[in-house]
Amino acid sequence: MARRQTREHIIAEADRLFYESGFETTSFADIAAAVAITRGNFYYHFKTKDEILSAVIKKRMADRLKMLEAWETDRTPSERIRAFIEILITNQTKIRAFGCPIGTLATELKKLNHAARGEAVALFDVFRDWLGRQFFDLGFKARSDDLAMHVLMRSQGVASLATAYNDLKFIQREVEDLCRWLDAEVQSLNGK
Amino acid sequence: MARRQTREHIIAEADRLFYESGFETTSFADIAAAVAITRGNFYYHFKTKDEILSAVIKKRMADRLKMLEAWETDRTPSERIRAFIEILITNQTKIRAFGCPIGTLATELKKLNHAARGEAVALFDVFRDWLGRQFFDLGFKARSDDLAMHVLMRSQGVASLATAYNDLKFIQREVEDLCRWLDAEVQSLNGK
DNA sequence: GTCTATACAGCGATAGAC
DNA sequence: GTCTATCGCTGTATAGAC
Repeated sequence: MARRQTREHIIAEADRLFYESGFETTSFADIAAAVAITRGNFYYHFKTKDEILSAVIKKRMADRLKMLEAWETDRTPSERIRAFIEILITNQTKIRAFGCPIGTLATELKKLNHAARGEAVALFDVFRDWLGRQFFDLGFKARSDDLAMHVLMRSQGVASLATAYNDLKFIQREVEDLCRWLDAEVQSLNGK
Repeated sequence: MARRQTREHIIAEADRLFYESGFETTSFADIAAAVAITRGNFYYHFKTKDEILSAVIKKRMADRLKMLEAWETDRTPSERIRAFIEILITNQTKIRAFGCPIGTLATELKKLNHAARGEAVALFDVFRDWLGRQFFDLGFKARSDDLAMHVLMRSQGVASLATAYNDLKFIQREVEDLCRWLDAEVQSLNGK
């Protein structure tokens, strides 16, 4: 297989395994088995485990930016925020099983005191900045970052409890509640 | 040292290390070093790592129940809920460094597919049931569990982002917002 | 670019002396 | 009740054949 393909295959499987089992738990052998190559070959592509981690974080960042970019056309800012909230529904099966890929990684790296913990937070920033821009465009000039953090906070909270209780109805209820909150905020802004 | 004392010392140090570094990362050697005993002696008290985990979860459960019981005297239900919300302020230093002890453990055990993952969720149930009882006593008969889950969800979300961003102002802002939400809910109930 | 072989540290766990 | 010694396994990582 070509160098590029094998490398991307490794990153994709590592991404999945880090999400489903955690970064520390996942061994080189696990990833090599998933890619169906030997451990020896593995080291041709990545010298250390931290190198794979960095590559996985970079891939996650690129994936999210691509998703957000796809929402830029034919959508109003509040429709975009709603699309973000509804990720909780779209990805509910995986979230109930493994939580939020970004939140759980950031927490794990923080506890490990891992050098890449800052890169994991940069993943949060992708959504924080994007959400902040949507709120800004809606007219919440001064409060745009606070509101972005609030939406991010609630999606993290829903993911956390959805994982613990594996409860779809809970997710649906909280998504509806968050959308109602959004409508009320927008209305109270325009009512002024 | 007496058997009982050493055992409780081990549980206390394991509790701290599991919280600060995670369950999997913490080795027998780490705990033994913290307690200042040898690994060999360690096994006199606990035969397997899962035994320590169970003991730690039991201790956490007892600690939380004791805290909630102390709030039972001289407090109205809404004052009790407020006391729960303000844990985020009281424990802000540790939460910013390591997240919520219950949420992060539940998430980790779920990813490890660990046999004790259900016991970790039982820790959530302590707060869920207790919050539900407070809301029920306030008069939210049918919605009491939903509201308990909502408060739990938001405290999880705040803890998650507070850990990522190490941001005290964010915690204070969201605690105030959650208290305002509580007041509004109580008022709209009594207004009916 | 992929493989085998191997080094070495640390893990959970056990046996037995004191 | 605490210790030393040791086992078997798995982890990351390296060297070198093909």
